[in-house]
Amino acid sequence: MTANQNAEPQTDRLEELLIAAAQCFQARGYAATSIDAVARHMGATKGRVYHYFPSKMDLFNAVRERGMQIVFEATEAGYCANLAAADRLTLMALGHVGAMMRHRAFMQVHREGLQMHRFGNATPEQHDAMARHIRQRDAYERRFRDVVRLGADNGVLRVGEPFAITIQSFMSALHSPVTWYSERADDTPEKLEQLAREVVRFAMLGLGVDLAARRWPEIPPLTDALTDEGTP
Amino acid sequence: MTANQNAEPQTDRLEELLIAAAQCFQARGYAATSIDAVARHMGATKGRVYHYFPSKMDLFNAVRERGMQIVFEATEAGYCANLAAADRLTLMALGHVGAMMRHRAFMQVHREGLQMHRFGNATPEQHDAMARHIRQRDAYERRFRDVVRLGADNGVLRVGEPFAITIQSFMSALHSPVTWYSERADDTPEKLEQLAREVVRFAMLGLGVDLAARRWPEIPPLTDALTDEGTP
DNA sequence: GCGAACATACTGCCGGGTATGTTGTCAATC
DNA sequence: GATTGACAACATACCCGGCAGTATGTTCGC
Repeated sequence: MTANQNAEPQTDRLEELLIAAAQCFQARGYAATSIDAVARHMGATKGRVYHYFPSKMDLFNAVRERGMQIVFEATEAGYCANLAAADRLTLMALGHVGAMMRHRAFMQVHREGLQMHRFGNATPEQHDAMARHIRQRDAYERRFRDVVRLGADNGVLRVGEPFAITIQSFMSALHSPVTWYSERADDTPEKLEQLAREVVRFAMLGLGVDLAARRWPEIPPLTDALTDEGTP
Repeated sequence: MTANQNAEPQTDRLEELLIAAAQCFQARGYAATSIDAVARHMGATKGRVYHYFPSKMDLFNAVRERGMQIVFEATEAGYCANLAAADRLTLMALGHVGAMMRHRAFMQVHREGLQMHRFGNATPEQHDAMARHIRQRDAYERRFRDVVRLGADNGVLRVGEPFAITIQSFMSALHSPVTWYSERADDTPEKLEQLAREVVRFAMLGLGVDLAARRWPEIPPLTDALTDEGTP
């Protein structure tokens, strides 16, 4: 009966596992989530989880990495757009906030993962998995940082004295949906977009850009030249 | 030897316990923190912890409640100040951010506590301890909400369409120091104040108030009348 | 000599990890 | 085209360490 549930490519099982893990980790946090709980959430047992991942931490890292991938992809178009700095930043922010709302489980895990490097990570392999992740996070934030810096140099964006603090505050505002957003039955795509726009409006106004009195940018069609230049 | 370490009022032992617990909970999170770890952090053993608190959750709740108390006190002066809405809000924000930086351990625990009501809290007593805490959190945010609303009605503050989202974004920006701030050896009170001011400047600008082009408010001396009116 | 303020010793369970069984599938061989 | 065996994709059973909670000392001050 369970056999030959055909038309399920093998990658989907791993995907299903990642989603289940993300939801469990999000609901209770890493430490409080048992492997059995993740398995039960899929209607399976431990065996299935340990068939794909050698340890709980590896599973967590996979979820975390997926989260990183999601935000990178969500902001890629804005970052690479051939527009003014403020418009690029707006598009990046919209992409980021959209990802926070659409992939909330992954995003919350992603966030917990970053907070996790407090005290000693035992094995060296886990330690440099963490280090790799930190570097990716830095690279991600640097994208925002660079665009903001560009806009500030052009006099379009206003930043404060410890520049890093301005960025942190900005990013924190963009992260906020992971805290309060929860999908309801009545959320249409339009409603969801309105929420995202309000978050972005606030954050951009914090940088001195008044989107209410300005046309919201749209993602320009990418030329072939831009398509090939991703992140090499 | 350990006996008669005189001049230690008994309340200080509990205080010391709360601080140790806050630091441990902050470093590893609730689930990953063992009672033994908290005790070791004080150079004591489990017996001492369980002498003051019947369970781990009760200890956590005490830390959480203390965190709530801290933010309430930190924003009290601004909230009760006899000033315009924008100035009151600025003072509240400064107080809030200051608390985030000076009592980071308590604040992070406080935040984890709020996120914790995801799935079932077993005992009914714990459930309504949680409910009480949620109500306090709501009361706290309502203070900000009310002042922002007041300023918006006066046309001094600018808010967006789902008003709740504007508030959430604003609060999220004010919370951000718990993520990035960590006390260094070289942080003078002045430097710390500069950081706080930058966070508040960004957040207030998000509400349309340009503090760079405006005099920062100062806490007016409280009259006797105001002193008595706290939160009855 | 009684109780507060702890420390020490012990129990029971939960959960990460492992070792081993079971089932379906596919490929090669006859 | 039936047989076999090898392997993927799990499930089951078990082991054991860590930790919440408890029960029982121990010491000091009054």
